[in-house]
Amino acid sequence: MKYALIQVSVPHRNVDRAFHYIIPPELKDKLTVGMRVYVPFGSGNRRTEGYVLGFSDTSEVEQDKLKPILDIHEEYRILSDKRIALAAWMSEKYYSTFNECLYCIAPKAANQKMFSCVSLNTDNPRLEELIASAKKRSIKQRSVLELFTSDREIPLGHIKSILDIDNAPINALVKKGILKITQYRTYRGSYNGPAAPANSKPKLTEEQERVIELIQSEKRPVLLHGVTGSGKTEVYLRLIENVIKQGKQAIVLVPEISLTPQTVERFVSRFGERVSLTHSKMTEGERYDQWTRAAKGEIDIMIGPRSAVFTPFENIGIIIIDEEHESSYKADHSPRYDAREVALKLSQMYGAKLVLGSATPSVISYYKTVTGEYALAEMKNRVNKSMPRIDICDMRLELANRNYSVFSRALKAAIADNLKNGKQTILFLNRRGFSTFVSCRKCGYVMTCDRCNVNYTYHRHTNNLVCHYCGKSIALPDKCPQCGSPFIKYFGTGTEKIEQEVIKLFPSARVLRMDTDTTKRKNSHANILETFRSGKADILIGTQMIAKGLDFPNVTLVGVIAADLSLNMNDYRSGEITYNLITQVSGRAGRAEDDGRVFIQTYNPTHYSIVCAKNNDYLSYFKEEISFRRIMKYPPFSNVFYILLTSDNEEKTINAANTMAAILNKFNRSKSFERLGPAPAVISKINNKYRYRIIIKCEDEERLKAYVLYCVNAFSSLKDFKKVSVSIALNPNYSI
DNA sequence: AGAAGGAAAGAC
DNA sequence: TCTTTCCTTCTT
Repeated sequence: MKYALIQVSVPHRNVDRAFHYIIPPELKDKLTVGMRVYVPFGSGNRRTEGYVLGFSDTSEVEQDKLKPILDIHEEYRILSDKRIALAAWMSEKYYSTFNECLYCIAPKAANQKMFSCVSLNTDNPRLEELIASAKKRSIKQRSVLELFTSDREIPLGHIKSILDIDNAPINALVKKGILKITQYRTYRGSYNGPAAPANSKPKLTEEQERVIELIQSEKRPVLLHGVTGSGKTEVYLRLIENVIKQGKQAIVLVPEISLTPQTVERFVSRFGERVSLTHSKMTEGERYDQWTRAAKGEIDIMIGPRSAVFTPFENIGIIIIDEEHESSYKADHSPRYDAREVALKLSQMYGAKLVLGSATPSVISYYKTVTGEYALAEMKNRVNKSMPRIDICDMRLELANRNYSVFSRALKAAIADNLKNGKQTILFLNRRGFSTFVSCRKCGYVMTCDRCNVNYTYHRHTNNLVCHYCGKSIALPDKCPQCGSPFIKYFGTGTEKIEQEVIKLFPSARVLRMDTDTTKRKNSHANILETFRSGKADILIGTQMIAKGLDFPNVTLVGVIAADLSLNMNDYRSGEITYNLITQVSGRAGRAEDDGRVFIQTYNPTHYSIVCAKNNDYLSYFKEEISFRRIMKYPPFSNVFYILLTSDNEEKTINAANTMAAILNKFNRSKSFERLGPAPAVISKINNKYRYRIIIKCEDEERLKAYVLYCVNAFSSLKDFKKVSVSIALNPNYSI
């Protein structure tokens, strides 16, 4: 073959295709499909990374345009045929460029990190003799040599730190031919936590055994619906064990938040060094190294968030997605892939098992068990435990009884009780800061961010007004900027306010607060949790980040301060999000011997999400939710495409949105696409950019995609709106 | 993306 | 007529 088809790694639609390159003679035997190469690209012949996608004997391109490949990047193949097919599928499914998809599948190559090991140069026939001279002459060289036996190899760094010496004595010994230095590749980011304790496997419950049996005999993907604390992790471990026995590999996806040392240790103690993990805080080099270990077959199990679904195992036996309802499995940047869908695709390509586990399955996934696309496995009991008792606090009654505090009488009494008994309490409120809006008592002026259409949140700790959208922060004014009145009032409650109230009501309690504001510094996250775990605090107040995954045996009380926050989000998923949050946060209570209690404060005590969460009745909740979705034509019964138009000029943005609507109208002759809007986005201005949105609904995902992409393209070719940016998202996590 | 070439608009 | 800026085209 004379030519190679090279996909250049340039992130632009215009060049998102294969280009012909001449194969130089020295690469003829080495080059294979899927290899990473360097090619000269563009008029400046910039050295550009690319992938070999195929070969050809002929080329339509004029001869004088063809250039030869410069060299190959690694000596081995980076992309298997299946991975190339996966990239093609993703680029079609998620309307993103092939390059963006390749970038997910193969991380950017980083330099290899090497380290030096020192050993005796046993090839030297005069070794003994040389050692004896050297030992006499130099004290330092002697101390170095005393570390060595004939077959011992010691890292250079170790010698230096043990003996507290410089390079010089070692280099001198190398020069004399006594020692030799060998370079080894080290893998950055390998797990080096506590050594794996010999872990005896717990005896499985009847329920666990039944579920494992079911999953292994089932051909379809399995949705594992198990209540919090029912022992899903042990099920995963057993399934993986069986897969490893067959010489296959396993991928475990977890939300970033549950990538705690606890979870990882559990896997490491069962499987040892064959486990690796990735997470978002890893550097490029660490990620590349762990990816390489997987590609080389040095590990069998990868644990990580969404991106870990692309671990380059070529013999995948099982993919497990824990907490499958989590929104973080959906990417919020292009390619906007859904790790659950990618996992399903991979499981089909590799003949691997797919298991989705959750205590609160997403409506979409559970519905698939109704249609028969997925099999359902259920675990209804906590291991050796009963579920916590949940009480609903009707905050309307509290008001009627002149209780204006943020705590209902029942919750307040329970906290006092818990403190007396030396037990720990978790208070959950999904809003940080002190108060959500600040206004003048005299003229009613509300402090708002001048860059965004958003009220400032008051942060008492810093005495600042902070915009939670653009991050702008200003000092709290001492008088009203409009009328000059000194009387300023704070409305709405955030975690800071709860902290203040708790300290006021229970002065002896030791209180911790955990939200974005208290976890900005490195390790502060782990430090707060460790303080709480060790019993140095009685009450933990926090946002989302304390709702999930935490396992503290001494926590027996959980309070949900305002369940209505998520309920009143004005989003079709609000019911689902509320049910999930309440169930998850309730699951933090009573995980050890003592029974747990949960109080849910709400002004909507009869809402199905709250009532079903209280009764731990997923099925009733699901029935309500799915009938609402069916009537309102929301997913899974239709697909929702969001089109967001932004620019720094409001009038221009409105014009653009109206023009877009007209185009959408024009190509909707069959009337099969339902349009909502244009309308201002939920936050109509962020960072001085005006935002308008249009929503398009249709049952058929493929047709909807084709239609919207066609219309957006037509819009983008208009010269009048060059400065208006358009972003589109299919079934996104959050409404815009 | 990034560079090059060309048309349109501005400077004297 | 020369310079600057914007816009389109092209990359093998």
